Amino acid sequence: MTSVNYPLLEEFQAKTVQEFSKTLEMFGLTSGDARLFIILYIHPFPMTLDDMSKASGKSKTSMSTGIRSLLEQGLVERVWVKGKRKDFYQANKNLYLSFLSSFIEKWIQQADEQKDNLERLQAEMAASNYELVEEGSAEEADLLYEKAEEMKVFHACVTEAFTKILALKEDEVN
Amino acid sequence: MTSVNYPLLEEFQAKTVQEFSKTLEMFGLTSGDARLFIILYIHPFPMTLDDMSKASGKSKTSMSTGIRSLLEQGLVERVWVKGKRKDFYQANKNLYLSFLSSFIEKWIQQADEQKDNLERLQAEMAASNYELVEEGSAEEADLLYEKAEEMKVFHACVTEAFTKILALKEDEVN
DNA sequence: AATAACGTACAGTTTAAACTGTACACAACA
DNA sequence: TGTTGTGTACAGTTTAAACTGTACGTTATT
Repeated sequence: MTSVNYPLLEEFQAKTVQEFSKTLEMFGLTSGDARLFIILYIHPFPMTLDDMSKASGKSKTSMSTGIRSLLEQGLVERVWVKGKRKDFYQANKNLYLSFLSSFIEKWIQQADEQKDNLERLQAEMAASNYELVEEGSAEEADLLYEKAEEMKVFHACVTEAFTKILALKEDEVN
Repeated sequence: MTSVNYPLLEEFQAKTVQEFSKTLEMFGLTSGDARLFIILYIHPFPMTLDDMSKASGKSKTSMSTGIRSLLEQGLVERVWVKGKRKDFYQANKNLYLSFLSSFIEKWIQQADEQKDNLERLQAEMAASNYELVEEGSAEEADLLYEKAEEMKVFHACVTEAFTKILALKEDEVN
């Protein structure tokens, strides 16, 4: 364990966590998740919930929920250590690839989901055409319909650009 | 003005705002900013603070701070309407370009700023080398130093990928 | 010059997110 | 089978963000 007492080292570690977190927050991580990831990232070997709790000064419950969140985002992995009962976790080594793919994955999932919602909304509007005319808002409703169309194009553009980036980088690795 | 009373249209507008906002939040906008942007985006012509306040059901003060935030991010522009005293605002038409460049701009600025901070931190660590050895944490401090280096690489990678995307799309426009 | 209209600072409030501690379910070990 | 160790659900609390209303400075209009 790294635990004894290294005040100077710990000061530098704290500054590092503080600093790195800002970057990760740009990728949509909450401040808490970002901090937790960094703690794992700068630690030389896998940590348990208790280790993290101690290192972050937060409760073990926080670590549990935080780790789950990071796992779901594919930024952290569980590791088995023989002879130990506790779960160990470590941060993915390749920041670029894991953050980029995590981010892009989230985007695409969100875009897919929204595409359905938008089309459902458009269908609803089309179905209500008669009532909209009655109401005298048909013209503006058409504009709104068109906006949904624009939004779908937006999704397509972003998705295309993102997957292009990802493909580019995965090639580079090979 | 669009204001009279179009309950059905307004219902669709509300749903649209609700739905679109999610997408914008993926680009780091707060829920409030996202909603405000969408309100402007789906409105057929420029709006005043009072218009927005009415459309969103939020206070005028909220609109004022929200609009300022959107202006700073380059997502919205102020428009002059002759004969009117109030300020008018409209959303940038090209979602893709404005959000992408806003996002990337923010990223690059953040990365630049952090590069300085990291180098300052590294310098500090180098300067404290002797004390770190004394403390017995020199080895782990070296690892930490190395992490800062990795983070700088990460910044460089992301910045490169982002600017590439932006360039790609700006070409496409021409 | 006086009045009215407009946008924003600021202090206070509300709302939502993050965090904690206890209590419990489950698995490992004896 | 009982006992201890481990992760997580849940309710309650703390902390931070979003929002509001009043009050004020500024600019346009008369």
